[in-house]
Amino acid sequence: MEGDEREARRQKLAALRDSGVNPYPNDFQPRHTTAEIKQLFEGADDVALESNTETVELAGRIMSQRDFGKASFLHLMDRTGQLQIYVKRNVIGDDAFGLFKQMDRGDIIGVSGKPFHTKTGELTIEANRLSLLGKALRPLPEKWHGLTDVEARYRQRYVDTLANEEVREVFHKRARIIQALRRFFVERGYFEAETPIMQSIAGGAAARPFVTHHNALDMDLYLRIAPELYLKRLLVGGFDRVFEIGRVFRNEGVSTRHNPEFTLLEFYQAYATYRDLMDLTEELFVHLADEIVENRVLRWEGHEIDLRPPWRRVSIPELVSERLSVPIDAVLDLDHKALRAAADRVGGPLRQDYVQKYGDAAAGYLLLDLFEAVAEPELVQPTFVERYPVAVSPLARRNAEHPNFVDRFELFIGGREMANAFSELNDPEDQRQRLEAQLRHRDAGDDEAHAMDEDFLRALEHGMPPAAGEGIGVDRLVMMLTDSASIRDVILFPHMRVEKI
RNA sequence: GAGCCGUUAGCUCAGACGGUUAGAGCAUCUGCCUUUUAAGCAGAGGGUCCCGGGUUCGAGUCCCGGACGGCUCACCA
Repeated sequence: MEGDEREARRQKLAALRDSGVNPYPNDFQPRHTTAEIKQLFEGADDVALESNTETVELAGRIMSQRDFGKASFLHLMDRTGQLQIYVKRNVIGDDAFGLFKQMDRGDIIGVSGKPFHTKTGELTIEANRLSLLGKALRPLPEKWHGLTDVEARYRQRYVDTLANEEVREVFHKRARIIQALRRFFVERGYFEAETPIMQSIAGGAAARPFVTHHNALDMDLYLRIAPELYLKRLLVGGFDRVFEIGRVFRNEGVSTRHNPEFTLLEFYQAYATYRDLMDLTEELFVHLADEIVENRVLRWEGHEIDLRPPWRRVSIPELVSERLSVPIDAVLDLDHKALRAAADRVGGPLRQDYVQKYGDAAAGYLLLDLFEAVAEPELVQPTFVERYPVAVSPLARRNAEHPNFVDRFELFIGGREMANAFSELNDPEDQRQRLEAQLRHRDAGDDEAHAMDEDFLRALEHGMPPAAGEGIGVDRLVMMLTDSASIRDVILFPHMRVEKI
């Protein structure tokens, strides 16, 4: 048994076709958007509208309808908003009104007519011609509650964005954020690059990749987990400032903070250090807040986030030493026994055997996990966390003073990692040793350890300028700037299991 | 991957203890209605109660299994 509504609409469609009307023509060109019409006439007084002889022509979807038998009000939505249309039988004629009766909420129509104000003062177009441009066979969701079922909203985003204006606004903001990012870097002399998404070695991050296959070449390829190694090749190649905004893919779990494919911004600047990037990052976030939210203090998930610089800068050894009462020297020496004792006090997953998994690099991994367990969730206000263990940062420059650590920071806002940056390692021999260490971790069972990339090492041997680089998760940035709780609310078509339709 | 919660008309939601024929609003259909805006009035139709088993005289409701979703955790350096 079919749904009543679809059957009724199919019958109207058939009736239209029978009477020689094409229900899906493409012969109407709107000359105005609803926003343009409002701008032209909203302030005009009734006398001026009365003497106005110009007709406007607009097109859009019928979002609501109030029917009076021989007249009808409806709201038409186009890309710029909604405008009320008034249809009167004695104006458009009996035949046209008969066709109009076959139209429904959800249909796409073209209208030409004259603006006027209703009794309640709403700018309205009195239609003198009206044509169907696309018959909808399925009904729109309820006008009052819209579409709230989250599964339906994600799977049928086209209905979500039709029915829910706030959702459209979030994605408009997302587009503006990406445009602002691009402008920010282009204005500062960065070259915008497009590097391979299909890679034969998935490097630049610690993550498991998706695998695909090239038939003609009969070779497996990976979807990239980061553009890093290609952007650094461009530093070697003479592009001193380079950035890329693009999709990366990580074969991991799905959550409110993780989508298997997400958008990453990476940028690299020669002759700069990670410290320079702290300043640049503050500048960038303030710029985005000004442009998108028009306020440097944001609401995000009930927190007030104060983006006004300077932001707090702390180091991992400091935080862990303080929270877990481990002497700072023991932390800086990566004293495995002291860190192990602290980890046992914290308990939970930290009880696992790091030595078996990471060998002599165990203390570095353990320290990072300690930091994440005790300090990360508390970092609500923007905080630069620096001084990462060298073992967990195979592509970062060693700190001159503390060679167990690298010149790296991560930015945390709202308890989430928002950015990751470091001074780049440009010593090809050190880089080779670090990647070899990663291979040992891989052999020991760490399937997220970094892969060897001989061409990348060859590039470094040509000489890479000293540089600093940073990656920013664009989806999380959009979440923050739109006060969204789930990454699925800022990705148009988030990943879902297959649905039986 | 684990725990908790959810899935009832196109949409938004009710359905005590297991008890006749599963309800409401919007939407749809019919009639009336030419300044309404959650238009109004009168009437009508619309259900694989997510799927499959089971218990029971009887299951939307209880039990088991599964699908999909949400949240939390794990994973995500």
